[in-house]
Amino acid sequence: MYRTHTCGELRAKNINQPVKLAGWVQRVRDLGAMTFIDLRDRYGVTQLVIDENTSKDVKANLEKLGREFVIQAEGKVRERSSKNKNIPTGEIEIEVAGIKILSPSAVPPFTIQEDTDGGDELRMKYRYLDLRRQNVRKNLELRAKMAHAIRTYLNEEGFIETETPVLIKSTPEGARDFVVPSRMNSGEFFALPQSPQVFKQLLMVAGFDKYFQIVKCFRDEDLRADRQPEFTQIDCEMSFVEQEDVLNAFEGLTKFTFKNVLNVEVEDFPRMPYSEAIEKYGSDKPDIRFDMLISDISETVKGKGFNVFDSAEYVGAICAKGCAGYSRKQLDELTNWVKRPQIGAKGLVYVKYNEDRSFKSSVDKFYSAEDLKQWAEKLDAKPGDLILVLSGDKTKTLHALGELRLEMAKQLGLRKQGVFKPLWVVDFPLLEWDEETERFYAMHHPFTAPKPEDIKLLDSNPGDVRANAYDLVINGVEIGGGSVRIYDSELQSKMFKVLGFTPEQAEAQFGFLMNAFKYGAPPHAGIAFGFDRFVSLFAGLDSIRDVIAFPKNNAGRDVMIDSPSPVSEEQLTELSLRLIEKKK
RNA sequence: GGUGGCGUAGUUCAGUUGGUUAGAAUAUCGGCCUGUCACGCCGAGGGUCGCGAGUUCGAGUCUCGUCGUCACCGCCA
Repeated sequence: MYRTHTCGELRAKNINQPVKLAGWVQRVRDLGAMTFIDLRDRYGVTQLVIDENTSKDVKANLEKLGREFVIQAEGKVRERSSKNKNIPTGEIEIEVAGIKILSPSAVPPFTIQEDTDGGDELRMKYRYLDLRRQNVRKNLELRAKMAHAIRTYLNEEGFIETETPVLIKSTPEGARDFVVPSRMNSGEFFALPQSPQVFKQLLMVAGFDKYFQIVKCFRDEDLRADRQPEFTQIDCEMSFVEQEDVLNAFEGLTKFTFKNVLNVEVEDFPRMPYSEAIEKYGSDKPDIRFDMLISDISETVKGKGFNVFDSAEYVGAICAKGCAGYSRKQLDELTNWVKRPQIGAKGLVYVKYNEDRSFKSSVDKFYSAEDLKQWAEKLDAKPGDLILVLSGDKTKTLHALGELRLEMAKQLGLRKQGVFKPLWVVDFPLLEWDEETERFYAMHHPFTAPKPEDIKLLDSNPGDVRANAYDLVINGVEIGGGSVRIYDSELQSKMFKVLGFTPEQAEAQFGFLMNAFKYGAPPHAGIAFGFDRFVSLFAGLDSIRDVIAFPKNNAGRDVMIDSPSPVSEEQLTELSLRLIEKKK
């Protein structure tokens, strides 16, 4: 037996017990005649003491010890003469009778402690060392705890956990596929699933009724802090349900997870139509921890001779509470901030509603105090507030206002950690027009059902058709999304037609699904949560990398194992592949 | 595909208008130290300033290219 206890469990009640511990050397404090060693494992740190009473053999071993050596120590638990109140094992220490080096360690490239000196790049390369750090491991423990809670809930609700294939078929819709060549079928390829979408629908046709899976999905697109090429979804599908049934089931799951893992009670989730989210928050994933809603003030501001507003399609504003005291410099910085290419506003108009009820704006030349008072009323601004106005193309301006709203909230400390405000965004548009290819694309995916009352618009105004599609948004993060599916092969054919598929193309790509629908498909609907984002939200982190044991970097590389990497000529030949030089 | 930040000791960083031998902290190694727990004190070693080209009498510093990395835009049903 390597150990009788872990390094985190011994307490005063264990005093005088003989124990055996194993772990990593966190630090050696050599005081001359006596030496302290902090021994660390997953569970904590326990102090070992070597002093005048310790045998010579042990002392000889001591000289070889360095940080991160794996050792085994035998001895007796004793009370410390000077206790450490900062750690759970701080009342006791181990009077060492024997030390065995199980495995020596090279000097680690960074210190294994909470406030490590290692940068991101280095820690990623030595991820197995970074994972020894308590704060990193803690994130993965949270992840495991959440997965467990989710499985518990869904099992109790009668969902069947079912695995679906990873080697599937490439389809033209949606994200780029990761592609896998087939040796046995020369010249043909599998694709890795972007999600198990069609399989879960086939499981519904198979009568599984309630399916779920915590499953890896793959998308070959450029990455972000919250996007990895392989990521994990909590994937679900249900039969004989309407949208409300799915929302209620997964609102329940979300509340259960909050309660079980964080012991947080969240209120019932409001439902907000997509159109309202865009108009009031400038985003399809609004952060509703705070208000600062966007107001359309186009009608209020036009016709006073200010050409910028008069010629704009849309003029919108937000009201930043208590910011009337912003300095010229701060306002200039905000102006530059909205003019950055990523935001893309042309400029920023401000109105200070001063404490003495007077107004000071960047457009005083065009608007009287009476005019500005009207703006203030429209925005429900009070003395001391600052009104920020953007104008231009409606879609772009709303987006910019949405970003400005988040930035102001950040400056004002309104995006509070530990406060969770989930909501359902519903009634998404079914289709999205793409300027480049001049065709409609499914906003969610091609199996999403239109709202029954909007089906008649499919031919005349496809862009106005709303879908029975929904997103779960928490604190401005899209946690999950799903839809009611089409289960009628005729409506499905119609969808493919609107999306520009010929019947032959539709048959080749999705024939198996439409075929399946011919044999009695139940009405069904589903949803998928981005598990990595869900965990990072719980952990209070912006990057999902910190909740993944072995993540990829910004460029989609694993810097630890150095992948992707070239393969041999032999492998290529076996797969009937030849490489072509990439043009510079 | 695009925009921007960063790249200097094992590590995290500083390095002035371009100017003598590139610094600090920490880590490492050696010495001293009987109650430390970020131990303390003394000392030592440690640098292709990412790489390449250019400007200059002179480049860590300026310019261009390139590689790496991070953030964002496009993209991600």
